[in-house]
Amino acid sequence: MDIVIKESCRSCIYSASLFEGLSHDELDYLVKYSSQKYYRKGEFIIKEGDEVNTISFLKRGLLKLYTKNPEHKDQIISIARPNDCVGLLSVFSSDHFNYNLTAIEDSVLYTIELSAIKHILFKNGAFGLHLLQNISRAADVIIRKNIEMSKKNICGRIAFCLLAFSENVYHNTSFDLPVSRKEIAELIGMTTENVIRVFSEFRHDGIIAIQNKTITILNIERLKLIEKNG
Amino acid sequence: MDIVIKESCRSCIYSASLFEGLSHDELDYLVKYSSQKYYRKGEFIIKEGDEVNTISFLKRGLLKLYTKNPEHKDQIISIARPNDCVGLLSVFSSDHFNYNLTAIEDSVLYTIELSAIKHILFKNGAFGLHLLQNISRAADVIIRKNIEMSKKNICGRIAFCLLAFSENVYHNTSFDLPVSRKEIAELIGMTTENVIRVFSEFRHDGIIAIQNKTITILNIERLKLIEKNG
DNA sequence: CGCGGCTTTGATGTTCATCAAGTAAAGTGG
DNA sequence: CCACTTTACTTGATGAACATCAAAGCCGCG
Repeated sequence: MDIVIKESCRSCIYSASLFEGLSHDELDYLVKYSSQKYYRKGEFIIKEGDEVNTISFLKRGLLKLYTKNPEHKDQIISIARPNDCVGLLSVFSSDHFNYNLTAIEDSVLYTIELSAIKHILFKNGAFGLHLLQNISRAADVIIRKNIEMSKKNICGRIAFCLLAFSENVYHNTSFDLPVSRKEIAELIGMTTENVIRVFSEFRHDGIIAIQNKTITILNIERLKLIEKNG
Repeated sequence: MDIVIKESCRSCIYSASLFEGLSHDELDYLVKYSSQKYYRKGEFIIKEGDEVNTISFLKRGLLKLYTKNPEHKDQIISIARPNDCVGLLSVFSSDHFNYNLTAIEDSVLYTIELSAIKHILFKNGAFGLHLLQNISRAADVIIRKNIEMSKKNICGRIAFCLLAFSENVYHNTSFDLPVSRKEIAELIGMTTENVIRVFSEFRHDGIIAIQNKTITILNIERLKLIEKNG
């Protein structure tokens, strides 16, 4: 069984864009220090303050990256999709994670010892550049998303969310929301009540259909218009 | 004169924390590909879309990093202080800058050819790690500031700004605002009118004194309270 | 001088948070 | 399996925070 998992890790690391350009020896070295972990929906993966000694990337599933504030209110920073490197930001900036990471769907993570990554990094400058590019891009995406969001009103933000799930995550106009209304509120920085109100409004206007957690986008053009103007 | 500038670059690069741990040979190599530039208040340094082929850091002055949106409204992402590396995010994530950079005070920048940085990076893995840490931290600071800001109301945001200028930039309770009211609005994501209203409110409450661009913080405890609770 | 941009204040309106209250769903212990 | 508790979802009413619009004074600049 262990061998099967290692084989799976191997093919995963071999195919990961992050490790493009590494030699077979280097890749095999990384495989030696990597493992595969399964998480159930709702399970904690990383808690704020945890020590940073691995680098992970998501093979299957969906994760939320978020901070907790004094009054029990979470703030979701980003949602990680398959093939995303997770916690890439904290990895090099601090000894301890600044964020929480929780599975919002059953997920599979590949985890590589940070020491092994650093070992390769010291020997291979091109790999350093590659890591730099990945981290810069990941940060860019988060910062850009924040800027985009802060310009939109609540309708625009929800349209943005729905389109992101539909187009970037599920590749389908109909999908099961992996998050609660409350979590959507935490993601877009509004209250749960208003998220629900806008959902209802979109439903009344025939833009989406809602059946519990299942959302179907009926009028994608209008939704895109709302995202753009809102 | 050229030699004087090069000498100045030299001491600057030698003392920059970003280049800690490099050998004298490596440092001298960087100096060879570096130059010093002066910018007057209001001058453009980088425009969105410019090609990325240098890495710069601020020796003296103050810069604003911002995006432009369709309707002429700018959004300030961060303000760079002396010793900050500027545009560190775009440098590795893209061939072209995603942001604009303008001097908001007379400024001096040291600029190093990106090719020279990469040359060192390929040979020295420890330098790669160092760069990774710097970029991660820079991104962390911006993301964290965004999160902090989004939780605050307008009074809290302005208190935050005033305290940041006082404590982190000018190290004095009295200072000349380097930015217009409009730019503060762009920085905190509110309207110019409301920024002015809060300034007036703070003045009426004896928290600050205003004389054109000169701000004096009279009651720092209350300002800190407003920043915390607002 | 006059124009445009920055600053200031007031009046008005919109957007969104908060509070309240009720229904539905999901987990918990006997 | 059922009563019980908790959590998620939904809608309405109210109020606070903030944007928008309008008008006027100020300042620098061609």
